[in-house]
Amino acid sequence: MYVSYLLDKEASMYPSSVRHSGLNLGAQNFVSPPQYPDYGTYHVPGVNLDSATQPAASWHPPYGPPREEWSAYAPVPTNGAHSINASAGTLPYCAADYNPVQHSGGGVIHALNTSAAEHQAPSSPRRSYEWIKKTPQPVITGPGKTRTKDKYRVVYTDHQRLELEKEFHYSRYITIRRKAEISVTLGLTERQVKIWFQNRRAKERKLTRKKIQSEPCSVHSGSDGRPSPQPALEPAPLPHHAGIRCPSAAVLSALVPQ
DNA sequence: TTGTGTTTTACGACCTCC
DNA sequence: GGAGGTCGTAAAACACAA
Repeated sequence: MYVSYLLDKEASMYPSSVRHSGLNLGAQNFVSPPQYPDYGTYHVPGVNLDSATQPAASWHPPYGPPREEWSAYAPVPTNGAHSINASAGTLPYCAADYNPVQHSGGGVIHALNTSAAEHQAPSSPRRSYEWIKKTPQPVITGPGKTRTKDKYRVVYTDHQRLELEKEFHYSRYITIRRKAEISVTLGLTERQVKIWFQNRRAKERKLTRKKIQSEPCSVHSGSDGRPSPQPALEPAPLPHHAGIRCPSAAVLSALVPQ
């Protein structure tokens, strides 16, 4: 389901051929949903969630279903040894090496080896091997390197974006732990992952504002005259899991559309 | 081919929290 | 003080109409 969610969503988000709207990101490219045991230990200051965990359950529309549904796209890899072509280097990977404890949320692990193959079957002949050129390299802004002089912006691969989207879909705030894992498996720096999430949240807020503007009627009345449930346009409850700082109440109040 | 608008990375400023 | 949050913005990458 989630892939279709992404494709539906990303069809507009990544409509270009570079973004491979026709890319074969089919079910076979995705793996079992991560278990995310670390997400079960969210901490909400002032609220004891130790007894009432709300990991994926806290995720509600419009952000779609939790990751459990990704299992539909998660066949077990059949070949034992994989090479994690995470764009920024090849990391040898063997299924036997995979440690579910180490990679507690490792939804990205298995799929990595598929990225190259995905991109090798471009729907658009004119970009047959563009994925090679678009291999993301960590931006090293050394001394004297300016934004205008040198290429300072890399384009993430579809696979990287998809995995980041999946992670974002699960939780809009990434834990330090998951950030470290993802940065390794996707060949990005932790800073890049962090900034990607920041930008992604900004994008979502922007879309939310757009939505609200296009739906000026704040009270949706049903046929019985009672207000119908509001679509959850406002940000989902902030996860206060360990390692994540959340904006203050003042900041949040400014974020929530009036 | 080119001009234009949109999206995507990346950063700086500023703020809050620990 | 450091880390990470938002906001605003720069600039590359891209789509698409003319």
